[in-house]
Amino acid sequence: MTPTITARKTHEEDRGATAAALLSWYDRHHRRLPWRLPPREVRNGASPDPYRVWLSEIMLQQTTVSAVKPYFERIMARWPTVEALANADADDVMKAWAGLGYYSRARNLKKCAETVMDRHGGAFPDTEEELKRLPGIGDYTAAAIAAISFGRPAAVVDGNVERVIARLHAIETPLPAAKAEIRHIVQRLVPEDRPGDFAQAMMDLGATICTPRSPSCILCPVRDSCAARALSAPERFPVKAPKAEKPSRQGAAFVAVRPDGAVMLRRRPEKGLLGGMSEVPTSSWTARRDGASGTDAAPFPAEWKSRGTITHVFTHFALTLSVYRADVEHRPAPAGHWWSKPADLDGEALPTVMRKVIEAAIPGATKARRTSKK
DNA sequence: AACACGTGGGC
DNA sequence: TGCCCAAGTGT
Repeated sequence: MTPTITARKTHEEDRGATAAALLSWYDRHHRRLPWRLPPREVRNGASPDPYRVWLSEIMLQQTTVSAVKPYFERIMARWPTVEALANADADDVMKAWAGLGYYSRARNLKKCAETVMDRHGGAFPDTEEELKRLPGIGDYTAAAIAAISFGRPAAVVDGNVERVIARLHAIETPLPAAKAEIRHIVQRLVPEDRPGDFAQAMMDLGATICTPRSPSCILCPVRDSCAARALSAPERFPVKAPKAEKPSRQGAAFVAVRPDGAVMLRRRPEKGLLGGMSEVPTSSWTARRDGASGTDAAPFPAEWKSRGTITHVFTHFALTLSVYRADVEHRPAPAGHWWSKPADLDGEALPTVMRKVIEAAIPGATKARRTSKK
């Protein structure tokens, strides 16, 4: 037996052992989640409904499981099928998504459902390539749906998988440059028989054991083949590129209140930050030092009273808004605006930053949409 | 390739 | 408190 053959065989056995250890761990320790089918059922030939898988994967993009759960339940209950969602009112979808963040996901969700109905006869395509052509579905989501719902041996790489692989191989290349290398490693690891369970096993491992800080290596099913553990430095991986500085912006927000408590709202443009969501009138949000606060930008002349400031941190900048309130008589809303009565306010497509503004102006006006942490 | 795009929780 | 992070995608 030549050294070459010996090395190759050992290598393949290692790979198989890694996947097997992970799947065995997953059988015992998998998380039970509303959108998931238990591994045993999957092996008995059941496959999770692609609609549920797709909806959950879109919601889970950059979003925690605990935040997603209640939204997933509500949206599934209201629109149980792609067809129902395709026929939904787009604004109702935005309202249902309000508070979850990354609102382009909600816009694309609706478009994607329509495309599945119009161009795929109401059935999600079953290949990565076709899935990726749908709005809102990128590399990760296409691979996840293909693997989980259709049993395809796709390389599912999310933040969890990146961390697990970077540690397993002690990859020194910083993210995101290391992505291609990680994807290749995962592709070689995927077992033909249980690709969906394998993907979810990797993600569960990353979420519960191989965590960003203080990983529980002692409980890890693949600790013996982990290079980062051998280095006694699991937390050093993945190496990440330094992040850009976060600038500040400021502006003014105007809460007009009628005698019946109704608040004047308007719709933001479809594209860009908080696209398609609702808001109270505001000035433009500009870099600090140019005096964007003050009532110059008020929607109409009135006795605008200061209600202090709120701050809200977005992904790429921190916003400070000076909040003003004016109590006004009944009057028609300006073009493009409407009055929202207290009973309707909670149902509006208001992003969290706007709920903060309204709360500052009218304490108790908005019911917290907090998802109970669990 | 780099940046825009939300929010809330953990430490 | 402030920073990091969470099942990424579109441009």
